Amino acid sequence: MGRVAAAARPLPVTARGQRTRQKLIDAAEHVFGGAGYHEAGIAELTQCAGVGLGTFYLYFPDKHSIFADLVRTLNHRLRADIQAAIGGLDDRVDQEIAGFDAFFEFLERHRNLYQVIRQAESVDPSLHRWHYETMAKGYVRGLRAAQVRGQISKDLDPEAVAFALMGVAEAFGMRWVHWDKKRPSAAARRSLRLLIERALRPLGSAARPSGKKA
Amino acid sequence: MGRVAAAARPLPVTARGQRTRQKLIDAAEHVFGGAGYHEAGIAELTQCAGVGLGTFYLYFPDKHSIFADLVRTLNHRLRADIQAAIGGLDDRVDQEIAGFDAFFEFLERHRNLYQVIRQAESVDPSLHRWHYETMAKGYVRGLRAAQVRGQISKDLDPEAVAFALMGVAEAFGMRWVHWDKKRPSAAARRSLRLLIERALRPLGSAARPSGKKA
DNA sequence: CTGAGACCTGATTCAGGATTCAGGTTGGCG
DNA sequence: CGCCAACCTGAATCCTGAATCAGGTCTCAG
Repeated sequence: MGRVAAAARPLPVTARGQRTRQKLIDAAEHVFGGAGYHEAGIAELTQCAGVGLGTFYLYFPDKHSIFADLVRTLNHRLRADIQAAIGGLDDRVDQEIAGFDAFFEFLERHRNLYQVIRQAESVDPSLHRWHYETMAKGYVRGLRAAQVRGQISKDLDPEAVAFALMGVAEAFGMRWVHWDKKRPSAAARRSLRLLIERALRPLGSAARPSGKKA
Repeated sequence: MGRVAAAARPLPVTARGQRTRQKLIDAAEHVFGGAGYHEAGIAELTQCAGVGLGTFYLYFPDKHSIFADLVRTLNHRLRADIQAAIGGLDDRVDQEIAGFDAFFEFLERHRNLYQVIRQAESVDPSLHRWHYETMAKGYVRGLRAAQVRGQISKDLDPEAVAFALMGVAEAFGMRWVHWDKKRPSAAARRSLRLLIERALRPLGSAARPSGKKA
């Protein structure tokens, strides 16, 4: 939707070129994350990367292009982090908590950077939507599997639950990580667990079906 | 935080002036909502309002100023709508559902407009934060009162619940109102009610303590 | 050593857009 | 009427910043 892709630049062949391209991407993280897409300039970006202005256009056809790259990169890293945190856990509620913690940690580590994804809403709506659809897809799969296993209530629509939980994560991230510059308070985290536990667990099932993992 | 207020313009004295100022604000709703803050130009805005370009600067010192006005206006309207929808309901869970519905209806009616608040995050972070803090404050008050009345579980931190629910509302608004251009599906709304009911209701209390109000 | 790629550079171009200003127009009151 | 304050106007100004381009500089295979 809405954006004619400018001619992509060929990837660099030599090690030097690859290093330079990477420096630009790293600078983009820093600069777009800090100042915002519209406020940040190419000059600022190349200066931060320690290369000449014109060099930018050897690797990216335009400003929008490197931004899109960044969003995709972020999306992958975030999903990888969450997957890693979840792996090995067998109970879905435990997985949720672990996933939330991984999300908060990601936010902390990439504080500025996560703003990039938010900015995508006005810079490139289709990219923004792609991010959330991607996140949601994996989420829904996990929830459905947990329903089959009887770990979460079967009368809930997985997609609704996925979006609800993503919304909670974003709101908590904004309130605690962004505003307070720290992980959610103990009180907030306790409430979070209670909310998730009660909302998802099948009625009448014990709080934690298995004390240990499977 | 970050932004030296340009000299404010005096409010118009005559009816004609007041009308013109209003036309500009209405146009701002339309233009900023549609194209986005950075993409929209003053010329576009004044054209939409049907006034000369220079007229803009009689009423607002700069572009940022009318944007801030808009965010504040939106915030008030949204809270008023939700308050109106909630009034008369005595059970907090019923209030939540009604509040969500009011929010979705607001989003639908001011589809573009709500994007304005999202944009505030990059245009003026302090304004964005003010919006959410304002919303949260009223929310927390209502939740605390409901805890006293025994309608929602006392072991939940009201602020955590407030942000969690605001997050869910935003996510649902994005997924259904924004993307699908319609209110959340029946399945989504059913799940939403279940989630809220189970998450907030004190353990062991009936699904709906009072069949009717108070 | 050496030449052909591959890579780098930053002053310059140029379009877009916020803001100004020098001069109209309007409407109501004495 | 006659006049003044309050309003209105849009071409011109001025600045910002994305994108270009006419040359360099590196580096390694032969």
